[in-house]
Amino acid sequence: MAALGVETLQKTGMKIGVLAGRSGLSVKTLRYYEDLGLLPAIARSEGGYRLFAEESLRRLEFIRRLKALGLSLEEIQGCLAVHDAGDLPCADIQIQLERQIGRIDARIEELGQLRQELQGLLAGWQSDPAKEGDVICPNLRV
Amino acid sequence: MAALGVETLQKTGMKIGVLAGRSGLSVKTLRYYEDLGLLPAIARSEGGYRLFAEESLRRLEFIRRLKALGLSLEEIQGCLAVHDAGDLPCADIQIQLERQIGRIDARIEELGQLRQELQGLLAGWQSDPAKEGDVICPNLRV
DNA sequence: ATAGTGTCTCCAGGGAAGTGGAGGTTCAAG
DNA sequence: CTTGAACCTCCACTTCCCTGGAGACACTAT
Repeated sequence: MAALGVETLQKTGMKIGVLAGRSGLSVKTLRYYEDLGLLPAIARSEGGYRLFAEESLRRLEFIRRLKALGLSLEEIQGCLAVHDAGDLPCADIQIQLERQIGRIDARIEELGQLRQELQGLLAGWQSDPAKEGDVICPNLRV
Repeated sequence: MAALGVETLQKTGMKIGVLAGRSGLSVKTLRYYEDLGLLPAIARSEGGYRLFAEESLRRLEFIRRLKALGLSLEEIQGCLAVHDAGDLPCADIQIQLERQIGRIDARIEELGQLRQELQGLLAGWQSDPAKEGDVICPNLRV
């Protein structure tokens, strides 16, 4: 029974607007992240307001970082789940980042080929050729 | 009055299912294209069925080609509008394709930088480091 | 006449990551 | 006590290119 007072003592928390201000994200986005389970609110106030822990800022920074590296919110959530289970998510993050490099490589490859095709087409382009039969664009022969 | 018979003679046209079969696109897609104004139906039958001209196949091939080059349906529509106005759309297509190369270059550049950052991060990655304070992932220092 | 297919219109959803607004509380200051 | 700001929920909308389904006609073959 002696510990009761201690609990209530630290149970304040940021309201969503404060967290928005400090994190640079919009209130809407924070609610959205909470809905997705990315950013659990520590509690609700009597009036129903979300209360967030200080730790939320670190969490949002983590999310921001991984998002900037091209991970989806779903992938980030997977990493956070590992963290929340008490483990270090480093191994999982590594896997995601490697996967991301793979996707990037594939995409760059695709874009490179497309670029080449476009270049080839434009190389011999005539912007005002003679009309030929039923073709829509003689340059494309289509 | 002498010309009446001639008109009805050639006024048949493909029904949408035939065009779908010959073009390889779905009926749904063709209706969608028609809604967008990309693919005008030549007429409607008595029962209200869309009737398409032979020319539609060339048009769809044109669309397919430009789509494969990365243009949006809206951009393609712009080119088709020029064609439909009686002009050759080559000059407009050229502009779109050049724009598209620009977009691709920008994208490749972005992806390359991202890739480099990811590589750098993973270069010194430790998949199972010691836990440090409140940090979520020591490798990211976040 | 009837079954089966093709077609019609209109409405909804999906994927990604939010944004915008309406309508209704709760809170802090004056 | 009364503003006004902040907060709540719920819904719709954004972009792009379709895809799926329901319910109702139209046509074809038997």
